[in-house]
Amino acid sequence: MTPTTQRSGWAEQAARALTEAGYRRGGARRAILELLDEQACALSAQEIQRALGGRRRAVSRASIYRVMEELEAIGVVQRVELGQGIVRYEAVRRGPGHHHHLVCDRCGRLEPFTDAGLERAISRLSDRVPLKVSVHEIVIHGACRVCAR
Amino acid sequence: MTPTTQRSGWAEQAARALTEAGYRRGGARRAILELLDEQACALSAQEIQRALGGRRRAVSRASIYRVMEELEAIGVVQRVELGQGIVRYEAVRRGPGHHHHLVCDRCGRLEPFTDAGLERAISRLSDRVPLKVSVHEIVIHGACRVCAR
DNA sequence: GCAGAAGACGAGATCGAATCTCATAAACAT
DNA sequence: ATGTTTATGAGATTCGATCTCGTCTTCTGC
Ligand SMILES: [Zn+2]
Ligand SMILES: [Zn+2]
Ligand SMILES: [Zn+2]
Ligand SMILES: [Zn+2]
Repeated sequence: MTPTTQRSGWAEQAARALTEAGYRRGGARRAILELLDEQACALSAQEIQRALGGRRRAVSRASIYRVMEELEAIGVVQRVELGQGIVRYEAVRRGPGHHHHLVCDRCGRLEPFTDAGLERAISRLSDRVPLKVSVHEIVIHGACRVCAR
Repeated sequence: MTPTTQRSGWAEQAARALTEAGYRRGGARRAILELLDEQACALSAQEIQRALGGRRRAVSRASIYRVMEELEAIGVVQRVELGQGIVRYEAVRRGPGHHHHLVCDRCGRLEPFTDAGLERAISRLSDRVPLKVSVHEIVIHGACRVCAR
């Protein structure tokens, strides 16, 4: 859980996209955008609700799921499923901030990582694949340092 | 849904692994192993139950989940989560048969693919990653030919 | 073979994340 | 400010996954 708070204006960008898509400004949306912008990696709906309930404005489950769906639809948030049947969400960022995930199958630890070679291989792949690629997601499973003994 | 029925003896191999791990032979396990061995790609628990109920021996939900857990634990089956909150399972195979997944986010179509460049990038990555890698899973999201218009 | 012990299996209860409903509150246009 | 439209929340509901526990099956020792 690297707490790399990167303020890249993502929240403002996302808010603009919402407006352009015809949505109004609401307290729940604003709170969610701010929270997501501070995260270095993906959060589950439950984690989002707890985080917002603690500090900030409390937001209901229904709103979280509804807003995440809207944000995903306009392409500013990505749904990530890393096992344990829990869906997580994270801000979609351009160059810096873009990363993939290592998951420890024993303790569930989630670790973001980046790799230029991998990105190159994927962009090459995108051309000859029978799919208009929107986002790619790489999940590596294994045992983390702690769990591998 | 490429119906590449590849009989590589995977079922027998898996059955042997189960025995070595101390499990007995049961009707549910046998039926599940045979079904999985015929698949070119991942199936959900529900799909497995339907397939077994139709032809072959019917198997209960409880047994499917229980057996899949055992098979995953001994490393012959891999859990795959490709969105829509549904868990799928597929046989883990060595060289041929090893593949990754393209998912259409609109219609849910699932397409297996292989890419040597990607595999190379991943094996290079494995060395400097802070995790003992067991399996890797690459999911590419996008719009399929049909949905992309 | 056969009896007993250990494990496999299934029906149904239970859990919990995600979704749906609908009444109320908040945002926006005029 | 007023009316109209959209956003939000509490609670009900859905449905995949898990648990429970009694019965059936496999295996072991005789
Ligand atoms: Zn992440
Ligand atoms: Zn771990
Ligand atoms: Zn597959
Ligand atoms: Zn499609």
